[in-house]
Amino acid sequence: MDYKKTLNLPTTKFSMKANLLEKEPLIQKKWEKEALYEEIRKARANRKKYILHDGPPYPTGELHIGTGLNKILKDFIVRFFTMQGYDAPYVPGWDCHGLPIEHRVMQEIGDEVKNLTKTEIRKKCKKYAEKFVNIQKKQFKALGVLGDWEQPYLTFNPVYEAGIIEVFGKLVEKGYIYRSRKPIHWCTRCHTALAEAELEYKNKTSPSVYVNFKVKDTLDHIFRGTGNSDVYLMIWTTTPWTLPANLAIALHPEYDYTVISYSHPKTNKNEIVLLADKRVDEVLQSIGITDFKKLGTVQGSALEGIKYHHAFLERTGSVVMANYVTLTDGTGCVHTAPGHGQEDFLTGIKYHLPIVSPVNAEGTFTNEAGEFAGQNIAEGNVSIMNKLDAIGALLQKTNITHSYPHCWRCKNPVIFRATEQWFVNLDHNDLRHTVLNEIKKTKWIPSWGENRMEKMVSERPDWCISRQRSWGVPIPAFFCKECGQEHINAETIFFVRDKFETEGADAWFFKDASYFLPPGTKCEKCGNTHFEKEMDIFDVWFESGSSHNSVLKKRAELAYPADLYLEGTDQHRGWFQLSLIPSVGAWGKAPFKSVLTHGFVVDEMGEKMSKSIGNFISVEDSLKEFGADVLRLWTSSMDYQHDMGVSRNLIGRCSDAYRRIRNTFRYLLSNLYDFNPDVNTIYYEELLEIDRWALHKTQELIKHVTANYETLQFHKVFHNIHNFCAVEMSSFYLDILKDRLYTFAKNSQERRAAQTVLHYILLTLVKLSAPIIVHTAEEVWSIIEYKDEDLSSVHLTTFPKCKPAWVDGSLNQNWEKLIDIRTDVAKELEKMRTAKSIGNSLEASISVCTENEALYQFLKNYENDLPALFIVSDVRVDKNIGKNAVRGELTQDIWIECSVSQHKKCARCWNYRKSVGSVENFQTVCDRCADVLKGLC
RNA sequence: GGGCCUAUAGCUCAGUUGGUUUAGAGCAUUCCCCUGAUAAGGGAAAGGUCAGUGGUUCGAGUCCACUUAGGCCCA
Repeated sequence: MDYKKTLNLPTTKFSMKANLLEKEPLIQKKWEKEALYEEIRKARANRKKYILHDGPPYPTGELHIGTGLNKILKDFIVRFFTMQGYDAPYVPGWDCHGLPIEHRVMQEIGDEVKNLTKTEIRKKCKKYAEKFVNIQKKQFKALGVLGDWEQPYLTFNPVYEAGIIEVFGKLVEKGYIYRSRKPIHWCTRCHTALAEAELEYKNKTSPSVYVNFKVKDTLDHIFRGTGNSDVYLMIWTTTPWTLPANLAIALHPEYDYTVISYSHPKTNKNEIVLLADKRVDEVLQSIGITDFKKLGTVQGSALEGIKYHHAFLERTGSVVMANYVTLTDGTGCVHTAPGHGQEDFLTGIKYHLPIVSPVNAEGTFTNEAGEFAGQNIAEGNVSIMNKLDAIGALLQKTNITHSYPHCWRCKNPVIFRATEQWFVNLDHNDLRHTVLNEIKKTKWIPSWGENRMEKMVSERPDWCISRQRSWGVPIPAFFCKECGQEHINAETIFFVRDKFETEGADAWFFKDASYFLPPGTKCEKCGNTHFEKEMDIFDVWFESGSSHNSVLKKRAELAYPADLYLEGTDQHRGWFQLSLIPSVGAWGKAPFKSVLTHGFVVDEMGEKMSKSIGNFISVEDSLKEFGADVLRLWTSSMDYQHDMGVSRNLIGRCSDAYRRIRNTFRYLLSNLYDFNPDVNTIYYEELLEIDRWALHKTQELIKHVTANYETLQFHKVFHNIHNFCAVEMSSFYLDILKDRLYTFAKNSQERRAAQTVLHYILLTLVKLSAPIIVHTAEEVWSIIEYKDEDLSSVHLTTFPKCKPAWVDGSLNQNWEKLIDIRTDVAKELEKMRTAKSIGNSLEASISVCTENEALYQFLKNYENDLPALFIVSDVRVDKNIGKNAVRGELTQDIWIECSVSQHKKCARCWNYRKSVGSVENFQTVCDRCADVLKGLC
């Protein structure tokens, strides 16, 4: 007879194959239809808030896997706090203005750009940004990220723009904003000032020249023996085009400087030059001078104030002191052009030098450059070198390859050029210290973030917030048409804010200045009433840095400051810092209570990911290949504090882990097909001990998982859940349970006890894993027939709480001992299998022997449970150690003897039992099965 | 060149304030079993100079220094 039909075999419609690519979109559609996000908001109304504020990505191009990973991490947090009962709204955002978009649009337009007005360019930029916001939004949603996708924050929304202006107004009101000529990185192709963040350092080949400047008077009073001879100061530069702006030569006050007599390699004239003593040999050698004489040495500080003639202009320069002068290259005499370098500029301020910058926005020399006017920098480089050569001031001309800043968009080398810019003064009103203080008050995860942040802020220069571009929010300043006086104050700025709030910043580009000025505005200098608008726009960082005002403060569901900002570690200098400064400047406090940073995505070899190397992975591709839940599980599996290795191969490995978890769910579901908890639940006290052990382990799981979510250690959550499924469940509890679930009478207390526990574990596990594998958890939830919470989505439920009554440490200790013995038994069974004595472990009969009285009593207590535990047909506990017994490895007081069972195999439960054949009419089954079968008749 | 960070089996992670004879899990690998979770399930085995070197210590994966490789930020 085929007894298979009499068994309670598992059955479920929860498929083994995930089919994520097909199912996930359907589940997402269901959430959208049922307005899950809104439902959660309703359910959590008036609960304590937890605000994770989204850092806005740029809507350009395809999404990098790192960007997807960032959003997934955010989603884990939002979902966990939601399931802990918090009201955790999540408003995603996009950083829609800025050079990256404008640049791409410009590329698309090509030469036509000359015929377009700013308004027309802005329209195209907006269209571009909107397009990619939609593309990216779709992908974020496809990742299963839950949020207010219907109303994200976009930095070009009028309300957002007004919020930026408001922050600026506050900063102006408090005196943090000033305008000044200052050398800044300038891209001559994009016609814009560039922030540090917009620079890329790459190798560039530049001319390398040594140039002599003649000292005005003799130096006999310093260097005895030079008499009436001319003395030259020798400088080295890689930017000859900046020589027209030379105003000083910087020496280090503490280094030694030497005068050398040599024969000029080209003119053959005898000359005397001055340079740093430690540089003499190398410099003269590279120029090709072997024959020279040292005439004397003094410390740099003795040379301060010496005047010299500019090499080719009618100008007198002077020797200045600077600590940044090094002896690693050059001559120790540093060409100083305050209009063309940051350090030069600071030296210029110190010595009250004018800021000369005879180069216009296109990179062409102005009239200030005399005979070179009209030439561009590249041409200027050549003609200046020719000129120097002609007058005998050029000693050497070679090429050098060095690291040089390039524009991050057009990839061309940038220049340093002094222009009028707007700045945030970090030192006014002690702003820097207030910011540093706020950094101290913030919780940084990992903790070294604080140190890093502090260093950056304490060392950073004033923030240049102006850009000469079209795609952004205009700086609301005015200039008197009559006298040019700048007009900027809180009153006019807030007037502009109100205009922007209703009309958007676009209006600035086609409406007259008078429209944005309160009636009756007069120039404070000349009293004139006609103004023109500033046409510079804000640095995009100022826009995203204002999100605390435009989003956190303006949206009713959010709160300021936020509980958490979460971005990659590059944002320490980026969004974190540039949100902190405006927030502290305008409102006196940090916009966040804590900041979490994650590492970067690298490839399998730990190398940086880039499109050119070919190891780039996009969100779209990985979604298509693996599905969201595998990607999410993979995201959870890594410790995000380090860099994270990504490749198809590595993500693929995670699908194995996914399958294990999925099959555990499947097994739990399939064995509950006939279980109704209202009717069939068995009380805790009446459960078998192993069932209570399983509940104990589940309590531990709840405790650990919750603690690890709370401390944002998702990789530990992953290991908790995965190990629970693989170790405690699949390979132990569930395996042992098969006999009880399949062969016992359907409604027997033993089987119902197992089901009671499985049902509880299923509900627990589906909730604990819901923040990570959002779709799979939902699918499981939809199939669970009897839920403990009558809710349409698992994402509306709350986390299970650990039940102290079910925590039983001493029971667990006993079972740990038993599990060790089980492992030893398994080793013996394996030997029998290798010897081909048995196949299925049920073919074996086991004796566990010990001379240890306490252990003997312990085992004797469990004697009836041991066959099930070992999954063998019968177990005898004995004091006498048989001659074939083998000592246990984990439990050394135990000897194990395996033998092939001498009984017959029960045709129904496959156990080898003495009772097989003993029951009348049921000759091929054991007595236990016979009873069950009788019950079925 | 500077600041910050990282380095434990092929992969993902544990490894408490330095302290137990053989550095732990899980996955992947190899071999075996099962065929009543079946494109599943079970068992066993193998796998590590704890990046390297030097130091502190009775004792170092753990503390210190340097080196190497890599990452982020800056110059």
